[in-house]
Amino acid sequence: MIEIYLLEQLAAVAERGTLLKAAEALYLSQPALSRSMKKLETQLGVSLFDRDNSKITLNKTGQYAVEYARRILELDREMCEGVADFDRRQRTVSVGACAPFPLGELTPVIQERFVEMAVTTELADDGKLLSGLRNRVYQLVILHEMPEDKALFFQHYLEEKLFIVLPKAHPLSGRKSVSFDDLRGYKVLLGAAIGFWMDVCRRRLNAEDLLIQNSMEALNDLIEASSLPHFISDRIIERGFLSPDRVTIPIEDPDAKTTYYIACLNSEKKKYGAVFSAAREAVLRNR
Amino acid sequence: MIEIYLLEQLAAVAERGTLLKAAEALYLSQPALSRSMKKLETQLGVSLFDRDNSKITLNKTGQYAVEYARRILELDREMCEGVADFDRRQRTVSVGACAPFPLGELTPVIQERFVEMAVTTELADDGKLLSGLRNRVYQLVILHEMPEDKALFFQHYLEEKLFIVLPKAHPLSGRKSVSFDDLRGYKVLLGAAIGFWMDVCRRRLNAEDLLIQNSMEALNDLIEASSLPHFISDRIIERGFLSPDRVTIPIEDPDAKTTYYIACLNSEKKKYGAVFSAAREAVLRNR
DNA sequence: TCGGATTACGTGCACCGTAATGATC
DNA sequence: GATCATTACGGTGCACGTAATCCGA
Repeated sequence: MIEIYLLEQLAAVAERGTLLKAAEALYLSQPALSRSMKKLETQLGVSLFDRDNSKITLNKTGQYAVEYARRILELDREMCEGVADFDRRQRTVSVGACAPFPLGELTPVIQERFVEMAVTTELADDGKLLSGLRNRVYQLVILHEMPEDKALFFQHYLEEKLFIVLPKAHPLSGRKSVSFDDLRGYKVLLGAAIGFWMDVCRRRLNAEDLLIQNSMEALNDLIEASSLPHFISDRIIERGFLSPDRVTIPIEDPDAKTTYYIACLNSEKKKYGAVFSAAREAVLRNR
Repeated sequence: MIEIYLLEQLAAVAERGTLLKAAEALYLSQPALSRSMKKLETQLGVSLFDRDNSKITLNKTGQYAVEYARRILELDREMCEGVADFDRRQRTVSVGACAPFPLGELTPVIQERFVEMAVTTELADDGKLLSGLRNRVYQLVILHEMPEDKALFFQHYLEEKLFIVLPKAHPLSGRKSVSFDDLRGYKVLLGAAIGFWMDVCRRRLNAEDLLIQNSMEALNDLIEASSLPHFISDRIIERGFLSPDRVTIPIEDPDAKTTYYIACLNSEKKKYGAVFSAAREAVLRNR
């Protein structure tokens, strides 16, 4: 068998043209390279170079061998990275979600069950979540629609309902409830990382009225400092996030209410089943 | 970079299940293998085995690594054989022909021009010859029809004409010429290695009348010992192979006369051009 | 007690570098 | 006298083997 180091040296010689240049690149002496190339030739039982006593050049067979060498080296490199990557993936649970709230709820539940593992989380749309699940990019996903794929195991997770927070002086502040159509024409503050809610807002409101903030801090500062409306959900309200000098009004459209589902591959149901039930229990406990 | 010997050892461990068995198979001590596997793990930066203090088993990552190892080893093996094979092909000229006579003529011409190379010859039908030329199985071929492929370079080589040799007592022995139809019903001796002539005989004569001899000696012995008809060609007659106590009669069908062409790839015209003209010259000189 | 893995230690070979030589421009 | 390959010789790292230890059936 031909060892990798010989192939590396061959590839270097092929790339640099001379033993000297290749030796420099490999931090090796010319004699060492010279010997290696000879060794390679004896091991393969062929001559790879035309030797002109002061110049070696790859012959046809040599060029052919270099192609193999490159392929083997590439595969070897790929192995080093691939195995490390695989190992890392073995030790991480990737969770994708269509919205931040249920993701925030689920993460600690997972971390609790898989103490020794890393948990990575990501927001994405339902299409990417589903394909990611199939490609093993995600092990668990949170969707806002029931998946129809028979290869997936899923479970109802929780509901979330959207409210609008208005200053008391706002024209709509007296209403028992409002619709997205009522809100049209009013500027509204919202964060960028709100998952599929962004699609709802874009669909139901005017694009130019959406004051999207990339950072959570900027958003909170603006909410504090301005009298602009912003959204909030029942789940956040339950946590006690209510400002006393504003009114919080439910949004009546069906769009403003959603149901989340947790899903994983059927084949991994056994592994993540405990997470599913623990997640449900956590929801009930936190009420 | 991971060296091949480590991958070989990994593959052996994967195959045999224990270090001990693998070590025996590799003619190596267990400690050596134990160290190698540890080394592999440190080099890859992952653990490949579950160590149960008295038993090691590949973990998921280990199994994944083994897949890579097998692929790399396979490629390495393939290189060893592939390069040697390529080298051999560099040093051989393969000639395919549809008939033995022109092949016998051409071979010495090639050998003369490519002294340091091996010449291998083979009989095959025109279809195989043409595909073999494209696949580099043959460098030169002798056809009995003009090739239409534009990627091929070809040249008229020589003609060959078939005669029938009959004992003087044969009913047809008085004829100036005969046709295949005249010969139908008479047994006839012929060699197996006559290329496309065999197709002609099968097409124009009855299968049960063809007494095909695999060895040239058997054929000659039978010709000597029997009074059965056999074929001969003008080219052989020119060489003086005529038996005094038999009559040699030309076969009048167009099928009994053929024209041979030498062909090679256009891209190798330069390399074999000299062979083409030398072959023609040799034909003229031998008249 | 045996099968199987690991640790400890000494050894030899294979690969390396330095120096010298050869060859070509 | 550059540039580049090869030969000769001496050094060393590292992969190996032997011996000893540990652990579980």
